[in-house]
Amino acid sequence: MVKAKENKKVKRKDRILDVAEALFAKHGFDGVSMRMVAEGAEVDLALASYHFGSKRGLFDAILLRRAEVLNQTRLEALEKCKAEAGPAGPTVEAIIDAYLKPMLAHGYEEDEGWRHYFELVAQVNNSPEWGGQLMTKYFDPLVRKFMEALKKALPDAEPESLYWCYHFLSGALTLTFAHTGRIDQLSDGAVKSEDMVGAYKRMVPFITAGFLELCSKK
Amino acid sequence: MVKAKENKKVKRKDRILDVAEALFAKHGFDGVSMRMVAEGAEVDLALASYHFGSKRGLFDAILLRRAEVLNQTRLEALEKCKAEAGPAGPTVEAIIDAYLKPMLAHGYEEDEGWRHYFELVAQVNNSPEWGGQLMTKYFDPLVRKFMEALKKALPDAEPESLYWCYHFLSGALTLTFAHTGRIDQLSDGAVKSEDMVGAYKRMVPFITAGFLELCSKK
DNA sequence: GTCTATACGGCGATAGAC
DNA sequence: GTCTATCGCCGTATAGAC
Repeated sequence: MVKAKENKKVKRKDRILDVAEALFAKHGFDGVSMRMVAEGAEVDLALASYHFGSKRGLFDAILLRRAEVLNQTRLEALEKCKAEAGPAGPTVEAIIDAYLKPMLAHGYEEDEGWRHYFELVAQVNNSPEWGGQLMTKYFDPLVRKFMEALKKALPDAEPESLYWCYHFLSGALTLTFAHTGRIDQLSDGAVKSEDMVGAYKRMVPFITAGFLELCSKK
Repeated sequence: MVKAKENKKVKRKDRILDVAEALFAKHGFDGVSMRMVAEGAEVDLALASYHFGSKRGLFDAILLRRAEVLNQTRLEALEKCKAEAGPAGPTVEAIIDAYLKPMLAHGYEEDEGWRHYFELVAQVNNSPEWGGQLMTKYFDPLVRKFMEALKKALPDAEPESLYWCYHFLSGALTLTFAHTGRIDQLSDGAVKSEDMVGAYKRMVPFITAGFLELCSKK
C-alpha cells in the first residue's frame, strides 16, 4: 500500500495549502500565523515549516500553484482567438475576453479554492510592498503576450496609454474578484458581489470601450 | 507660552498619525506594530495607545482624518459641475472628473501624506476583511450622491450595470494610487506609476467610455 | 500629557525523538 | 513524514510615577 501512503502524504500538504490560501485571502500575510494554519488543517505546527521552509515559502507556493494553471489556460485562450482571427489579428474585444474568461473556468463557481485565490491576488496586486514584485513574477510574462496582441489590434496607440489601460483593467478585475461586499451595500442589494458571471459580462464591454477610446486614432 | 506647549502636544499626536499612516500604507494593518510606530515618531510606546485607545483606534483615526477632507472637496466639485450644467444635469464625463480631480488637489504632488493615504485606501478597498465595512463607512455616503448624478445623466441605464461600472472605476482608481511599481516594470520603464497626472488624464476618458457603452440606450 | 516598567501571551523557527 | 518541546523575540495594552 505504498500508493495509499503517498496519497496521504500529498493530502496533508495540500490541506495546508488550501487552508492557508483561505486564511491569507481573508487576513493577508501578516494577519495569519502558522499556528492558525496548523489548527485549520488539523496538522502539527511544525509540518508547514517542514514542507515549505518558512511562512513566506508557504505563501509563495500558494501563489505559484494556481498561477501556473491560470497562465496556461489564458495562453490557450489567446492562441485560440488568434487562430480564429484573420491575418489582421483578433479584435480588442476578443483579446480582453481571452484574458477574462479563463478566470471563470476551472469550476470557479463550485471550487471555493479559486475564489480564495483571487481574493488573495487582489490584496497582493494592491500592496506597495508586494504588488510590484510578485505580480511581475507570477503573471507578467504572460501579460506581455497579451500586450503584444493589443498593440497589433491598436496600431495607432500611444504605448503609455496602452499600459495605463491594462493597469485600469487590472485594478477593475482584481477588485471585482476581491469580494468585499461593498457593492452589495452601496447598491442596497441590487448587485451581488458574488455574481462573477454578471460582472464578467459587463467588464468585457466596459474595458473594451475604454481601450478603444484611448488607443484608437481619433 | 501656553500656545507653544499646546502646539507641541498637537505635534506629537500628528507625528504619530503621519508615521503610522506611512507604515500602514506600506505593510498593512497587521504588518505594523505599535513599537514601529513609536520608534518612527520618536515618541514613547504608550503614547499612541493613550491618544487613540488601541491600534485599531489609531487605524480608524488615520482613515477618517483625510476622508473628511476628500469627501468635502469632492462634494464641492460635484456641486460646482451641477451648477455649471443646464437643467439636464452634468454629463457623465463632468461627473467622473468631479470624482477624480479632487484626489490631485490638497498639494498631492508635494505632500507625501496623501500618497501614503491613497496607498492605504487601496489595500483597504481590496481586503475582504475590511473593504465592505470601512469603505462603506467612510466613503459611500458621498458616493451615493455621485451615483444619483450618474443616474440622471444616464436615464436608460440598468441599475445593476451602473453599480458595476462604479465598481470598475473604484478598482482602477485605487490600484492606480497604490503605487506598486508593477506598471513600470511591465512597460519597461515607459510608464511611471508615480505619474498621477498622466494617469488621471487617461482615466477620465477611459472610465467615461465604459459608462457610456454599458449604460446608454443602444 | 508623557514616560517607565512590565505583564502575559503569541510569534516563527528548529533540534531531535520516533 | 510527523510530532514534542522549547528558544528567544515581539505583540498589545496598562498601571502608576511624574
